[in-house]
Order: sequence, then structure tokens, then C-alpha cells
Amino acid sequence: MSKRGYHHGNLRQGLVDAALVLIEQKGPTGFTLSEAAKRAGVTPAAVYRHFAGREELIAEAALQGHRIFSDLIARAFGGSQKSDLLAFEETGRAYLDFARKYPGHYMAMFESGISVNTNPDLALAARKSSDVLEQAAIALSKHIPEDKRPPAAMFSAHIWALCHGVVELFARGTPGAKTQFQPEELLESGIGIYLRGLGLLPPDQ
Amino acid sequence: MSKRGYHHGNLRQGLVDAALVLIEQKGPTGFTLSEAAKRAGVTPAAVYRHFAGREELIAEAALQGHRIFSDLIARAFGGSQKSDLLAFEETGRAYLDFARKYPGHYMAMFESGISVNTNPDLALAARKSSDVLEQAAIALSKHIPEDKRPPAAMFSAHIWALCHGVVELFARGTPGAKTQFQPEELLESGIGIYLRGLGLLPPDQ
DNA sequence: TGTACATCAGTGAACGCGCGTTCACTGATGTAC
DNA sequence: TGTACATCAGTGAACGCGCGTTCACTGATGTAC
Repeated sequence: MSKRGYHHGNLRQGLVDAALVLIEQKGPTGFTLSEAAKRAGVTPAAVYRHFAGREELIAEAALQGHRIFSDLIARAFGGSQKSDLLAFEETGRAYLDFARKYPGHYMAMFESGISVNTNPDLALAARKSSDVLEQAAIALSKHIPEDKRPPAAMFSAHIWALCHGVVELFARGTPGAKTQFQPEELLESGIGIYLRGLGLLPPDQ
Repeated sequence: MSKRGYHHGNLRQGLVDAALVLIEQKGPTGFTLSEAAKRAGVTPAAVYRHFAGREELIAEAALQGHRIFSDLIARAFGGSQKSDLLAFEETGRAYLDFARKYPGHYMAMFESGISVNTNPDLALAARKSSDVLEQAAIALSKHIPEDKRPPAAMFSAHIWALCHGVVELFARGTPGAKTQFQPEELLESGIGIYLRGLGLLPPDQ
């Protein structure tokens, strides 16, 4: 990154980083390859040494995002010797943290509209992301009597949807800014009520 | 719409309709004014008779969306003499229906990143949309003992986030298509569990 | 250590293209008489 | 009913611009000897 001359050093990653900033600022479809090149300090033509086009650049950003995401989530859930319940709540917080700290990645992953199946690596990483969420749901749902237990995939889809909704509506700039609650507070309380509904928390508080 | 010559008849609405289709296809930032004009059967310059630019066109689409949305939601919740609980579940279904039937409007409203405050009419309509959801939450939360009742705004934010998350992740084309559940099923069961957590449904099923 | 050479990442010029925006215009519509 | 005229919605030509993509090139780096 420091010494720069004719050769960039690590342009591939430089372009991904540039794209991430631009995605964050203008959305996944709101920037051009030339902008990304300029931001990386390079001629538009140089991009083609590393990516076939826009799509592939965004896919790489999404790929890196999924890797960070599944790492963080796995660590939040499985990292310590907490109870499954605490670990699960930790997981929700990690989700929100990720969306906060890596907005460009988050948008590339979930809002860019790219198909996960154009790239096997990406498909694998995305699969791992949803698996890791589902593992958390499976572990926790073991605490529910079997006959009252919803399918773990459904459980995890609910939580995922709630997290995503909170991120999109209340942790971003514009639209849902009208609520007086913090996203963290909203997510934590929402998950709490949901878990109570599953019998995983006492009915009263 | 039928007789067409030099004058379009209702170009303003024609442009909005064109924009809605394009938003649905390519996202709120993925289309150009010229495309919308072409789709409406008109020269790009004609757009400027009706809108100052892209932003204003999208704002109009969002405005119309909010009006349809708040109508549908209000009707679903308040329309009949059902119990508050049934009415509330009806409301969730109406949300999903709206997102299904009016994807362009939905995206213009919640995914376009336009600021609601650039246009007073839009701000009002958006306000009404969230109010109508909140009214439903208020009515239902009256059934909870006051000391265990979360603020209605929080309640409604939870439900809204869940609905939005289901729409974005599981009722759209690509990313979350991997789940085996229907969005309706997912939303209904999620709301059910959540309401049980609030003590609005019996703990057992 | 020094030299010659292969490699290949990035350049810069070039292209055709569609965009946003402006402008004087034109022709359809409505209305006053 | 007919005519003259005002209005104004949409035209089409024009502009400058930045984009994506290609191409032969150049110059930095690494390595074989």
C-alpha cells in the first residue's frame, strides 16, 4: 500500500476495497467500474487484468463478506462456554455488528441482487453463512420439547429475517429512522420475545 | 391509453408506471430516465415536462406506493369485525401481499434510498404507512397486561422488521431462495411465535 | 555482483454508445367569439 | 357550427460527458546465468 509506482502491488484487493466504499455510498448498482478504478488510483483498463467486469467485482466483495460473516457468527455462537441461550443472543448481536462494521460487504451480499450461483466459491461461502446461522438454531432448539419444536431451518429463517429487517429499516440512513429505538435494543427485545414464544425463556420477565 | 398521437394523454402516470417496471427489473438505481421515457413511448426530453429528474420520479412512485400500502394495511386490520388478533395476522398477510403485487412500489419505498423528507407529500404518506402499522400494534397490545406490555412502537417495529426481512430474503429472486418454506408460511409462523412470546396466544399449540 | 531477458501489471489513446439536459420548434387541444 | 387564437405537451437536434472495452505499448519486477 505504501510504495506505489507503475505497479500497484495489490490491485485486485484495492479494487475490491474501492468497490466496498462505493457500494456503501451509492448502493451495489450505483457505481461504475471506472469509478472503482479511479478510487484505486488506476486506469479503467487495469481493472480487466483482475476482473471480467462489474458483476465479478461485486461477487468478490460478497465472497469476502460471507467469509468474514460466517467467521464472526461462528465465533459469537461457538466461541465460549456460555449457555446456548446466551450464545444465541450473542449471535444476534454479532449479526448486527457485522452489518454495522461492514456495510459494503453486507450490501454486496444481500442487496446487490447478484446470483450466488454464478460463482462456485461464492455459492459455497453463502451456503456456509446460512449453515452457521442454522447450526445456532439447531443447538438452541434442542432445548425445546421435540413435539413443540419448529424445524430448525424455520427457526433460523425467522431470526435471520428479523435481523435483516432491523438492519435494513432501522440501522441504515433514511427510511425507518423515525423510530426512537436503537437497532441493538430492537433486535435484542425482538429475539427475546420470539424465544419466549418458543418456550426458551420464562413467560414472564 | 388507447388513442395516441402527438400528445400522450397521461404521460406523468405513464412515466411512473414505466419506472415501476424498470425498478422491479433492475432495482431503483439500475435504470435511466431515458429508459423510462422510451418505455413510456416518448422522447427523453418530454420527461422534464413532468419531473425535475430521476429522484422526483422515484419519489412519485414511492408516494403512490405508500398510499396503496397504507390503504391495504388499514383495510386488512380494520376492515371487518374480526378479533384484534385475527385482524393482526391478516395485516401481516396484507404486508406480504403488497410486496408481492407491487414489487416496484415496494422497492421504491424501502430500497431506493431516497430521503422521505425531500418531499412533504411523500413524508406524509410514509408517516401514514408507519402509523397504520403502529395502530394495529396498539390495538393488539391492549390485550396485554399493562405492566408486561412493550411500547407499541417497538412491537410494531419488530413486526415490520420481520415482514421486511421475510420479503427481502425469502420472497425475492436470488439470495435466500434456499429455504424450503413459503414466505407466507414463514411470516405467519414467525408472527405466531412472536405473539405467543407476548402472551397474546396460548403458550402451547 | 552484474547483465540480459522474460513476464506481466498497468498505461493511454481510441472507439462507439447512451446518458442527461437545453432549446427553439411544432402540432394537438381547448376555448372565446 | 365555424374560425382564430392561446396554450402547452411532446419533438428532435444538439451539446458535452463519462462509460465500457480493446489494443499495442511500456516499464517495473524477478530470475537465470
